Parts: sequence; structure tokens; C-alpha cells
Amino acid sequence: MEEDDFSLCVLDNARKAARAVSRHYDKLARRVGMTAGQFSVLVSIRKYEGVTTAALAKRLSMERTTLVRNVALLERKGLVASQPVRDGRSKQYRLTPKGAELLDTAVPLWRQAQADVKGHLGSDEFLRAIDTLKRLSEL
Amino acid sequence: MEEDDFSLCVLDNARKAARAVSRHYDKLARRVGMTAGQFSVLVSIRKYEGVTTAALAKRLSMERTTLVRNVALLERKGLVASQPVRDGRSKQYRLTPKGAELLDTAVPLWRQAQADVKGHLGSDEFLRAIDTLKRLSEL
DNA sequence: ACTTTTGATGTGTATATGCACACAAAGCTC
DNA sequence: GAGCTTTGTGTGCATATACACATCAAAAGT
Repeated sequence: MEEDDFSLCVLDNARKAARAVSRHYDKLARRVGMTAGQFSVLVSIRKYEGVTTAALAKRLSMERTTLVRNVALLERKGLVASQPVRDGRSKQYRLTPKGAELLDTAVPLWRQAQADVKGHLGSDEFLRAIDTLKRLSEL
Repeated sequence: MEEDDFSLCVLDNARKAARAVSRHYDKLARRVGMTAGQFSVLVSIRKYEGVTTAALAKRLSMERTTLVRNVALLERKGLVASQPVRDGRSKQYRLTPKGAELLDTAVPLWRQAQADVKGHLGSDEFLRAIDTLKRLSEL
């Protein structure tokens, strides 16, 4: 009979890791007036220009309703614009010029954050870590 | 010059993983009327009975003010009781009988969740994953 | 003894997350 | 075309997270 070892709790460790990583990326993102999560959404909207809410949520593996509010926030900030689709139900998102400009400013900060993590883990461990995280995401 | 590959973004992957893991543990925790995060806090309060807010936050690597609200919630639910320390500044937390009982009910569900993850990753990868997450937490 | 500094706690505000639910438009069936 | 199902969207509520700030008491310095 094994003992319960809560130090091996996947939940605790996953959340701790996400908090630590978020703090680090947030610190940099706030220099340009946004959060790290907002940066991620902007990147995806740029990449999949014209994407609709549900499709974007799927791309980002985010709960759709979470994304709705995140994007609404970006619209209020004038970084993203939406346009109803002929369909009548859907909306398409694209970056505003302001959003595109801000994103360009932010990308070097993202590179910095990535480099910091790579420096902390080492290049090999870095790739393994990404792979592990992806595996956990499939849970 | 490397291309920016946002699929290797540590932030996205760490958050996605934490969301997936949280959803899984939450699903089980809700069967006994709590969230997975609340379970974690209860476990720590049981282990470090009489612990104060700041010390508990450190143990859990959580932002102190986040923990304040989490614990306040557990107090409202009658699972945790607090007691001012002679000192006058600090508060000590302990489980109520109701909290202890609920925790006992929840532990098998936690074991189940851990087993699910281990089944998904395999035993070796499981330990490596925990290790990777711990390394990321030190960031 | 008085002042300053430190330590422990809590609140205000903003963001993020997800479940349950509601609403609306398309498409399907008859 | 009326009714049912599916699909896309948004809201209400509860919880979680964190930075900035406020409070208050103990400890330290003078």
C-alpha cells in the first residue's frame, strides 16, 4: 500500500508552474500595457485573421466563454475589431492597426521571456518540457 | 535568424496544461462539493496544522492575497477555522471536523485523478513531468 | 518614551477561468 | 412550413490570480 504523497500532486505542480510562468511573462507584457494572456490571443488573431470565436477558442484550447470576455476586453482597448459574418451568427476578428503595432512591440519581449526559460531549463530540457506540457494538455 | 514559433510558447503550453489538469481534478472534486484548489489548501492545512496565512502561502507557492480569499471561502463553508495568535498579528488555521471528514472523502478521488494522469502519461513520463513542472515553478 | 521600520494581514481593482444556462440562426424531418 | 436538433454566441454566477495599497501591531533604533 503506497502512501499518499501530495508533493507529487499533478494539480499543485501544474498550477504552480503555470503561475510562475505567467508571472514571468506578465512582467514583460505589462511593459507594453497588456497581459501575457492578451498577447497570446493577439498572436492567434493575427495568425488566423478573420477567425470566429469558437474556432479561435479551439485553436487556443480555451474555454469559449473565457475567450469571449478576453476578446471583448481587447476590443475595448482598441486592439481588435470584429465584424459580423453574413451567416448572422458568427463574428470575425482581426487586429486593428493599433493592435498590430502593439504586437510588433511585444514580440521581442516574448522572445526574451522564451530565452529566459530556455536559460533556466537548458535547451534539451526546454524541448522536453514543452512536450510534457503538450501531453498534459491532452488529458 | 530563427523564426518565431509560437507553438513553442511556454506560457501557452503551461497554461493549457494547467487548465486541462485543473478541469480533470475539478470534475472529481465537485462530486464532494469543492474545487480542486480548495482540496489542495485543505491538505496543506491538515499537514501543517496551526499554520499562519503567510507561512501557508509560502508552502503552497501561492500569492498570499489569493490564499487569503481562498481560505476565507473555506471558513465560510465551515471547513476551516481560524484562531488569532497571542502575537496579535497572525492567525492560525486548522481543519474543522467537517473539513477533516470532507477531506477523507476526497482523498480517494484525488488518488483516482493521479492514477488517471499516470495512465495517460505512463509511469516514467509521469515522474519526469512532475520534475519538469517543479523546475518551471522555480522560474 | 518616541519614532521608524518591519512584518502580517486584509481590501480594491482588474483579469482569467469554467459551468450552467439562455438565445438565436441554420439545417433537418415530416 | 411547423417542430426538432444542431451550432454559434453571449450572460450569470462562482472561483482563482495578482498587483497596489491600506492597516495595524510588534520590533528595533535613537
